Amino acid sequence: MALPSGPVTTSSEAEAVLFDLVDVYDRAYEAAAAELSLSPAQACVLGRLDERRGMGALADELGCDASNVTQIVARLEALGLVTREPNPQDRRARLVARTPEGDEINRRFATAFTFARTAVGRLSPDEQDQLTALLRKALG
Amino acid sequence: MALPSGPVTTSSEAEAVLFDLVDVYDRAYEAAAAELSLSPAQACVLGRLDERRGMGALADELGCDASNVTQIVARLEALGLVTREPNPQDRRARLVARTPEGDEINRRFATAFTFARTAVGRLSPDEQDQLTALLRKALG
DNA sequence: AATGATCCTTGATTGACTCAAGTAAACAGG
DNA sequence: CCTGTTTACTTGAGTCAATCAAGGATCATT
Repeated sequence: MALPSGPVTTSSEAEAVLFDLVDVYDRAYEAAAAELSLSPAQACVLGRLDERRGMGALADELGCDASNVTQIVARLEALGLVTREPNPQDRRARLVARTPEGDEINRRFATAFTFARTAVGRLSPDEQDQLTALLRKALG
Repeated sequence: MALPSGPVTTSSEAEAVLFDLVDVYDRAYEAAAAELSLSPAQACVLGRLDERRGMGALADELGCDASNVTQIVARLEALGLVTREPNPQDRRARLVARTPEGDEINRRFATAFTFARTAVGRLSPDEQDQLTALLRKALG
């Protein structure tokens, strides 16, 4: 998403700040991906391949259609960032894994996406704990 | 974006909760839009038309290309949710405004998008202030 | 008037996303 | 074993968001 999620008129300040946070986070994520010529979706999938896994597992985790994953992985494969190996245990299934190039790009993405790190870093350890607790509570 | 923004391996718990928040927020926004058969982008634009404004102003605010706004507004217009009136002061420009139907849909969207409201509502007023202060500090 | 900037649209392209179908292999039950 | 069903994934068609390049119209300046 490039366009921001909100605001419908926010009633409280906390809501407004929440919206700001989401907006800035999303934009930073997108920008970091763009630095590596990846789409956000590609960066997302690449980041979830610390261990090799099947297409279905990815789709479940991402909460999207399997055919969507097929496409994104196909593009990552074309870029040489992942491989789709046959699964010896189940010949219907494919195991997706990052290539060394994929590892490198993923590492660089993690470096480029500084937003969360920076934001949290502006807080003292105590404040970080408070924030964690508050957000956990807010998330229900 | 339907796919989540993250996680690249999060180093701190605060970062992980931040990611969760963004993910849940984005999904809730998308779901609320979907309830009204709107795309997130359409809901976003509709929500920013409390006052009529020009296409360029929208594009600036949304941080995207003017031609992107043209498309989204065209679809909203086709749905009867906005109008594109000529600007009497400047005949190059168009003034986009919500129709009464647009107002109604926007109101319903605001009702359907409960996430931020609910999340903040789980906190006491004091906690809401703390959260606001912490997020402001984290945003820098 | 002529020039140049501004506002917006059009057209072309890419990618994400979804749904409906389809293939192939695993996995029953008889 | 077959046979029918489920599972894992791919393909194809279609929509929408997004960006870029190019163009038309209007404004603004000189």
